[in-house]
Amino acid sequence: MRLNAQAIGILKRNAGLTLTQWRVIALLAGTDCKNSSDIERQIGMDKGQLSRTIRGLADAGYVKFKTDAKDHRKSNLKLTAKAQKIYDQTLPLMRNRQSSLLAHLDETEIKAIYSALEKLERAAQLSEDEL
Amino acid sequence: MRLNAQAIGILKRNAGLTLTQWRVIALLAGTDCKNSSDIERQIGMDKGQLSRTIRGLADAGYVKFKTDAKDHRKSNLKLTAKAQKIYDQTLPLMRNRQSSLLAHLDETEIKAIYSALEKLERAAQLSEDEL
DNA sequence: AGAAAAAAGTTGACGTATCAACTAATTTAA
DNA sequence: TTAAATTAGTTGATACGTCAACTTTTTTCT
Repeated sequence: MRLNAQAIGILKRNAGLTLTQWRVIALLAGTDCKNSSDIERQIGMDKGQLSRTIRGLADAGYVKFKTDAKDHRKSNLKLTAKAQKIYDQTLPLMRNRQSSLLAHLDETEIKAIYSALEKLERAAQLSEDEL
Repeated sequence: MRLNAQAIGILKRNAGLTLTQWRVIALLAGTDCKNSSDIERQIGMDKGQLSRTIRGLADAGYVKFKTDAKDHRKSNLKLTAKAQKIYDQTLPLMRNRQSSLLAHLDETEIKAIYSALEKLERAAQLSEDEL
C-alpha cells in the first residue's frame, strides 16, 4: 500500500528512520517490551527481520543490548538517549498523521474494516489448513 | 498480509509461479493487455518490477516478446502454449479460493472495505501533497 | 525541421514480508 | 539426571513494493 508513504516520509525526514525501525523504537519506548521475543509477540513481526532491524538500530546507536543475566539466550534492549529524544520529537507527528487519516472514516467504517479483515484472516487460516 | 498465503501456495504447487507472475499471465490471457504499459495501467504495478517479472516469465518460457512494428519502444507480449495451459488449469483453483474467501463477508462489509480503503488512499494522497 | 517533452522499458538500490535452517541456551519429562 | 523438546536469536534466500536514474524512441510544439 502507498498508505505508508507519508509515514515513511515523516520518519525519513525528521528522524532518519525506516518504518520498522520506528516501530521497534516505539515499542521499546512505549511498552514494557524488553527483548526481541517480546516485540515479536506484540506486533507479530518476523523473528528474522526483527533481528536485522535491531542490529541496524544498534549499529546506528539507537539501542544497546546486554545479555540477560538469568537467561543467556535473551538480550535485553535499551534505547539510547539519542533514540529517546528522536522518539519524543517524532511521536506527535506520527500521531497527528494517524488521527488525520482516521478522521476521514466514521466509526462504522473503521469497525467494518477491522471485523472484515479479521474474518478474512480467519477464512484464510481455515483454507490454508485444508491444503 | 498473510491473506495471500494460500494463493501463493496454490500457484507454487500447481503452477510453479509467483503471485506477480500469475497476475501478469492472467492479464495477458484474460484481457486485451498486450505490453508492459498496458499491464501497468491495468493493475498499477511498478514499471521496474514489471520489467523484471516479464523477463523472468520470458526466461522460464512463458512469454515471448517481439518489438512492435509501429512503435519500437514497445514489445508486444504473447503467452506461450505452456503458459496458456497452466493458466487454464490454475484459473479455476484461484477462482475457488477467492470466492470461498469472499463468501465469509456480506455485501455490506465488502462495500465498506472498498469505500474505506478508497477514502484512506485519498486522504493519504492529500496529506502527502502538503508535506 | 529541430528542440523539448513525454512515453516505454531497463536497471540499481533499498525496505519490507515470509520461510527455512541453524546455533546456543533453557525447560520438560522420562 | 540425562535426553528430548522449546525457546531466543541469527543468517540466508526469495518475493514484493517503491523510488530514481537512465536509454531509446516517439510525440509535441514552435
